[in-house]
Amino acid sequence: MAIRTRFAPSPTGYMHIGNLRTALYAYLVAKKDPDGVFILRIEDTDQGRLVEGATDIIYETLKQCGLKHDEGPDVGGPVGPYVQSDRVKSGLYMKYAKELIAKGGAHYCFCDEDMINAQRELQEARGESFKYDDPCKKLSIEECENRIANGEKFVIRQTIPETGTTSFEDEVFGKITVDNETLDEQILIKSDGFPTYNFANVVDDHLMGITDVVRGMEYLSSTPKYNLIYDAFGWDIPRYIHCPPVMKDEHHKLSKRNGDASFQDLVAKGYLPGAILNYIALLGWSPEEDKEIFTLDELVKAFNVKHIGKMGAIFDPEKLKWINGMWLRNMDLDSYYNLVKPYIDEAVKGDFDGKKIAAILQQRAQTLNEIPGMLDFFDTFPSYDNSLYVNKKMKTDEAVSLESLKACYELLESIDEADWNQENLHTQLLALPKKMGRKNGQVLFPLRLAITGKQFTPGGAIEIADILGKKETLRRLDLSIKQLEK
RNA sequence: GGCGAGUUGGUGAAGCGGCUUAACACACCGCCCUUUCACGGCGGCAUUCACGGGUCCGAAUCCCGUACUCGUCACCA
Repeated sequence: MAIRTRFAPSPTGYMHIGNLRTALYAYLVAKKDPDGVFILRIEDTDQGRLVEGATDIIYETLKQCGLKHDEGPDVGGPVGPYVQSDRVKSGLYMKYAKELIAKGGAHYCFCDEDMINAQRELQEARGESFKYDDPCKKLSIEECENRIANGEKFVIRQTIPETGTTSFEDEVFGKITVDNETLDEQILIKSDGFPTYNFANVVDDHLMGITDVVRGMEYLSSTPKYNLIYDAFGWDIPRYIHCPPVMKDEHHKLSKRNGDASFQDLVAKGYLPGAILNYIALLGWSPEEDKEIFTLDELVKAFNVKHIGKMGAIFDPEKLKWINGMWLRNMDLDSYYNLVKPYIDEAVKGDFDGKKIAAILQQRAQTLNEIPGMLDFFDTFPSYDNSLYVNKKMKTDEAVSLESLKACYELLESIDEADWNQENLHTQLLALPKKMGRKNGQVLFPLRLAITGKQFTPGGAIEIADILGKKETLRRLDLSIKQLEK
């Protein structure tokens, strides 16, 4: 049987990293099977938490990431509708809830909240954990139906066996067993007629033929309750893959409330969707081969549920940066230029060859957003301090630098505008230190500084002189020599 | 508090009873290369796997206990 997985977010705002990783894993589990199907289902049964536009963010994010769903609200499919509120309209959950009542897996409850809260406070005051002992369990179905016919408000609760244990096998955590008496009789259908997540989820997963349930491990403790529902219906229990959380630090999950980065924040900060996906795949999962840079397709091939870890993984922006840098460097120059052109244009208004700038940038920039700041010296020649010429490693000081710069000026001035290209500059400039009896660094390091005014630049003196052009290079060089002579 | 789960360097992690004097990667620190930074190359960075017992010829790996962390106990998902 082909594997079917689903990503079932509730549209409550932005897509956070932990969620996205769950979607990724669900996708990978499905696509590992050539016939596997990845489904998007929107869980909007909590009408109070709906956020405008949230579903669009979900579609957009999945699209940017290449996590293409085979079935979903926007693309349709054989087991729709794919939005839970649409499913509610068909009366489907109520129908199944009644069936469950008939099978003994659930019961009507007419208790009001005050009563329940009173009981809760009592139990908590006694230091016990709260477990609602529902008097309505004793009511006969006929009596319940009469009361409902009379317009009484009701909910439907799950009926849990008082004794025994329930176990299940999780692909990540192994076998888990709990005593039934610790399970509470959760509400399945709310008084507004909507199903709770707990119920809708089970019914939908079954109706949609989900074979592998991939979700966060916060559901680990409620899974036995879901299994009791599957059993009461006589349905097959899916395979479970509970994923540990993505953490901000040792104690806190990444969360929207703390203002932690969402997928779109990261994209806005200059990270590539593919690199983000690559990185989060590695948070909680490790490949068998000794490799860390993966495209989505490569992840599909390499992915293996057995290598999902059990511990929450701390999100490390540094490593993301490194991976993003690797992605950037792995691009061919044309695509790279295409990608970074807007960032170059933002910083460089002057008439310089953007593609040459891209070429020197590619080996250095790790994120797109740091690009403009790296290029500011092209348009405006910054003021800088002569002390920068003193560099122990390069064996330079102000005197050596001045001598070098003068020699450079003389040489560069003699080069014809038509011969001003990187190759020629390279041959000519590299001959200079030899002639002067200096090390390359003693000549080229001051030169780079003299024409950029910056300690660090993308690219060396030759590449930058080439891009700046003869006129501008000589102008800056002249200014720097004068500054040094003072 | 009950129940469930987890605990290998600053971080992600490999490891599944002997091949581990604990891979690999990020970060960090040296060195080399080099026209700077970066890239690339080389080396350093856990005598030790939360702690305490036990099993075993042998344990990070199995068992028990303790500690700590997380999750859950909603008409939220």
